[in-house]
Amino acid sequence: MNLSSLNKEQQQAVLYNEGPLLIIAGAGSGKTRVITYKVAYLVENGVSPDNILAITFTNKAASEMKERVDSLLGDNSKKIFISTFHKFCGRILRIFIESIGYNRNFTIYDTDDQKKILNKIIKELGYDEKKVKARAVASRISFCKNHDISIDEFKKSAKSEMEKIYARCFEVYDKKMFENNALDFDDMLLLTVRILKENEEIRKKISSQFKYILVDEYQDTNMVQFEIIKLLTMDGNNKLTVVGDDDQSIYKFRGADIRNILEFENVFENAKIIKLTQNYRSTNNILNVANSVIRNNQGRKDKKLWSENGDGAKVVFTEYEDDSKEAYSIISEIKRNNDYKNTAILYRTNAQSRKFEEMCVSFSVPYTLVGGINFYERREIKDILAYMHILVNPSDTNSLFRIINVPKRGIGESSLAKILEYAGNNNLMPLEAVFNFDKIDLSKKVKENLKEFVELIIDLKSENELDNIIDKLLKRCYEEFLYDEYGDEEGKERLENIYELRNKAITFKETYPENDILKDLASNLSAHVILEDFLYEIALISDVDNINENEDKLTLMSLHASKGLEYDNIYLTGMNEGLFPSYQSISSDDSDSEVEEERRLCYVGITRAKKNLYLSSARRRMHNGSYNNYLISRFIDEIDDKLITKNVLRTDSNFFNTSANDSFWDYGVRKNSFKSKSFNKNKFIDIKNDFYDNNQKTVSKIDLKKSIDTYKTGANIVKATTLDYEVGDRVSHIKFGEGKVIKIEDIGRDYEVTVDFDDIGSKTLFAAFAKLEKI
DNA sequence: ACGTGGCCACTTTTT
DNA sequence: GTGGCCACGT
Repeated sequence: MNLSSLNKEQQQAVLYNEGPLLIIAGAGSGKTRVITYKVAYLVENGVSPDNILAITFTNKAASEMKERVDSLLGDNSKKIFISTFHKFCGRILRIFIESIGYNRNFTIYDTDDQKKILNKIIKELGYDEKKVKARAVASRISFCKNHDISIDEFKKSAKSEMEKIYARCFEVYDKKMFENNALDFDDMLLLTVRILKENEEIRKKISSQFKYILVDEYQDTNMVQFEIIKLLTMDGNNKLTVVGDDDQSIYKFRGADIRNILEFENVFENAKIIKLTQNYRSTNNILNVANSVIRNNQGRKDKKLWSENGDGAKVVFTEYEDDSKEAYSIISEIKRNNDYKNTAILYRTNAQSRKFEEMCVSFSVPYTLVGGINFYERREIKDILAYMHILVNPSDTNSLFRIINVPKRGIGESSLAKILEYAGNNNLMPLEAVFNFDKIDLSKKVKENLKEFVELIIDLKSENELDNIIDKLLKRCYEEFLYDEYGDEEGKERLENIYELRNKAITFKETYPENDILKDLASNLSAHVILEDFLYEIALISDVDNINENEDKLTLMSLHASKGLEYDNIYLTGMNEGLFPSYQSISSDDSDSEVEEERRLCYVGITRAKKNLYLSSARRRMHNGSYNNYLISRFIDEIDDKLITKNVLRTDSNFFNTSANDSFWDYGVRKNSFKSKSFNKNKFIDIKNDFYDNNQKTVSKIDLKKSIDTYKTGANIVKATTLDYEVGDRVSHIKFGEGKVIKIEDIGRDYEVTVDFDDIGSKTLFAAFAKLEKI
């Protein structure tokens, strides 16, 4: 294998084979390249592909790695087990979970299902739902599971009344999950540890299968994942390589423990550490900005990224008056530059995507939204999946209750109670009780409907092809239900979603069975094995998995989702105190360390950019229907002024409060921040450069087009009566540098100016936006 | 049983 | 601005 395309450190990382290896890989330092080469190198030097386990953070990263290994090795790559932690654990559980008393056909519950169950529990236990929040309980449960704290331990440590309530909910929750034969995401990891711990034979089997283990994004592993790695490598016969960057640890809220990477060398004896600091992704201007932000963090492994890519364009920061202008300006610029595929807009919270989406629609800019409402969280999709779940897991009462009355079968609370009572008295699962509807005291109509339901389930169960199950379900009742429920337009839309699911099912069927060494270890899988595997696949799909970089579309996503990705042009938006860093982090008891996590997130965002980085903030932002004021993010202040072009609003303009009552959102949340003056509506319309009028506090979806027209025709952009440059003049632009005007066209609301820039060539700009200056 | 209107809380980040 | 939940009417 030719390693000459790798630098010295990268080569060293590929070749090192003595013991545990930690590769500290800065952003863009080619770590995926190193892992891929390492895997390929191992295989070329006689390691059997099915002895290699590579763990990535997302399915997308896994399939990318598969592709790259494939291009180096060809068919040999198929046998390498490349997957996410959860998928890997899913596989193990699928085969070995019966050793700890669960059924092999378990269902994976997502956060939504989890919340539903918890709300039910809170009600059942007689607590006030307003005081005991399902969210809070869920996060406490997750915390315990991620830190390997058992219910008993939690109970003992619970001091306050609230803690005791949480503990009680936790207990009932786990019992319910067990009854449903269901696991949540955290269970998947935790139960894997349990199996490995309690069953030496199984542990040995798996650990001797995977002689080489590679873990990517190691900085975001939690304690339980760490435990899994340790259990699999404790015999000393396994070669472990982990790759990570402590500066990119951004999942503490999910239990990720940065100490896993910081203390790697203490835990794994004789560990070797190799640092990769040469960056191949970004320009030096971008890297310097990244470095100047991240150096404000304490307790990190010191390193400084550098590159040979030249300085490149200067990083630009722009402050806008409000979030609408931020979105308008950015989307119109993206439209002009017409390079959607290589451009991404990043933000701290998913709620911020909305404004950008609306602008994209208005400007006809094609976009992909990552995250937010997941495809698989849509109601119709969840319904179809619930039907599929009860086919393979009859204990899955949560899914049964979801669809027993969808479509409407006249089965309400009282009928359900009777069914449950019957089930309890006869020691049956609720689904079994439904099958015995004839023996239950129910009205004639309900019995008839249940008969139909039972026949439907039996019919679906007899069907082996994934797509046929969906087709049958649609035909027998669900399609009609969609149109009845949502009307022609929305019904069709939702039906389309189901067809998309059907397509995924077909693709899954066609690529099945994939080579899977763990499956070989299994002896007798059930008849519905494809359906089961399909459902596991779907449960573990994440948002970023759906990004398709071949489409010429602008990408909108949260900073978290952007990890591991790269784009030529990055718009890092919403750089405001209280938003980024978040209010929660600033006001937390542990503010210092939480702000450090936010700073790492900022670092991740900055280092996504290859060529151009645009940072932006807004003075006023819409929050829950009213405006709040914000200060510029501290992260902007941390950037060395020499590294960045700042376009900041005049400090005296436009700083007032439109919110009726003071909430924490009202002051830009930097400590000791000022309180803003109260808002005077009449004053509002006097302000130029604003496209709201006094009757229109917010821009609704419907009014948006009109607003933009108003905006274009004069409420905001002021078309110059004359331009102070003409064709042939030399002009300068804040971002593109100097160039020569080659064309000026009057398009009514503004002038379109074409400039041949010295550095980047010809570009057409709106005069009112470009603010060109004659030199 | 089921639809509807009004009230409320809500926004970090995700496998 | 929005979705979830409750009370009430059919």
